[in-house]
Amino acid sequence: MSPAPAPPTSLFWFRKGLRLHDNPSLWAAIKDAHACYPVFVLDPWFLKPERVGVNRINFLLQSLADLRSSLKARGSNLLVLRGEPQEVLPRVWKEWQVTRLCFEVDTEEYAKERDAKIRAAAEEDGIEVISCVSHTLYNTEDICAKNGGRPPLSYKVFEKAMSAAGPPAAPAPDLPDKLPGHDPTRKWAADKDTNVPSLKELGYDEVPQTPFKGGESEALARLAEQLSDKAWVAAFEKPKGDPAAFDPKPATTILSPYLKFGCISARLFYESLQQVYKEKKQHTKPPVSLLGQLLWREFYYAAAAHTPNYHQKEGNPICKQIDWDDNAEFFKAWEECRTGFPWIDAIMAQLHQWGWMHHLARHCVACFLTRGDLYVSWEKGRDVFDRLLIDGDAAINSGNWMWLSASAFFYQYFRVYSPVTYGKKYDKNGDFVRHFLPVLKDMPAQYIWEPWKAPMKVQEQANCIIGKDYPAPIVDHAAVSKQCIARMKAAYDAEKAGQNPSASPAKRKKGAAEEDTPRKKKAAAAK
DNA sequence: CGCATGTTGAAACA
DNA sequence: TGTTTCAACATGCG
Repeated sequence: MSPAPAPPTSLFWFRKGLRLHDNPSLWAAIKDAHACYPVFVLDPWFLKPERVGVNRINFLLQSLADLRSSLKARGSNLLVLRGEPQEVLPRVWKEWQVTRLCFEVDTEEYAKERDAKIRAAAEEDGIEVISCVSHTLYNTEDICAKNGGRPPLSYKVFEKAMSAAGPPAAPAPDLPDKLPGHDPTRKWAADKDTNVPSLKELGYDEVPQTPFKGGESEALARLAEQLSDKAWVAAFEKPKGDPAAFDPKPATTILSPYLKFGCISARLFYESLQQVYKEKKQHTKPPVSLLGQLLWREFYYAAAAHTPNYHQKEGNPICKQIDWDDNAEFFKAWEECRTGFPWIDAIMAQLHQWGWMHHLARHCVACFLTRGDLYVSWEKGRDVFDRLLIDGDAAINSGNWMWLSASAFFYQYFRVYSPVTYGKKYDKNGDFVRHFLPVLKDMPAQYIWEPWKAPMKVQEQANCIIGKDYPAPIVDHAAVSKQCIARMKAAYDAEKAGQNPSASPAKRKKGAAEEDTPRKKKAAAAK
């Protein structure tokens, strides 16, 4: 036997997973370690104002600051390095004589490529690499394996794969109070500046307006607070939530941005929910329950990680090839809260200001931009959400956009959200609109959902002339939604025909000879 | 093949 | 408040 190896010097690379709790990769880094260097790399690939809005960047910086102070409290530190990971990491691992590199598994496209390169370079330098799954409840590969090697494309199938995979792993135990520090013979930093940067340093001039603050401490407090109302947790049903609720608080937990950055662990959330459900025997169930929301996240992560070209229409096997219009004016109006529909524009204003909207509100604006009214590609809307949302998460965002545009997962394209009545149903008085579109604050409730119908005298009294202070509607919803549905039908038919013309001749024959549709038969039978 | 189902529609009815 | 219909889809199961 060879003599016992020298205790390792570890480099721990934070990316997502900006937390100390439930962090198995960090456990691997500190195990028997002589020294451990936790770093975060400010990758210029991400950090561009045109790619990431100020609210999310600010959320990230707050999360880093919180992480840094938690690490310091345990005798460690967080070194925030500047540059491309492929360049920065090898430099510091040489400088610090690192023998072990640890990071959390990330299934995003860019991350997979980046991590493969880093892993190869590290192994080339004789460094041991350890990478654990802790961003999701499951390893997405396990879910696919339980579904014959393919990602589940419906919730039912996903549920089956999940139950075949068994319950998710328990959260990793809490870390020791004292973590290995730096090598005592050398300084913490190889770089001069390892502080959390300011927004200005990253090129952001805007002031973040989101009311939500990043960080693990904030996340744990929010989780505890949200789950303390056990009756509310047990009764939670997403489709029944109020998308217009915002004061004093929205209808959901707002844990999504914390899950996105890994400030909160999905497994801790899962475990905490199970505790509430154990106590409250009568509770809602997935997919609509609070637990269901967490499972949808897994659903999209599995689909994204194992579908080629998932983030685009072209070459994406699960995405319907729909002939979207390239209408730059419509798209700009939608993005800039100028559609003339207060419900749509107020939601988009909330996106700009808060970086967050209720899930159902996202449905409304996504449907409006794509199959409902403007017939603009979901990819365009996805990019806007991706930039502005504080919880912008690639897998979930693209997935939901495909869902809402009836490009994948969901196909009932004739179910179109009304940009007038949908919001009114929840917010009779229009308080949501008044708050996010102050130009309409004095518009009477009778007209606030359709201000173009207000008589000129009312517009004058409200200090809001339609067409001058606030735009007239850019489309006639009743007319364009009909056209959109017809185009969707044509796109579906074209796809069906192109896909496999001889797939089922019997079906084809029957369709041609249609006298009464199955639905009519059913209705007749019911009578 | 036939049928039920699909996290979250709207409008027109009763 | 619930049911039916509307431009009626896709998918999975037996």
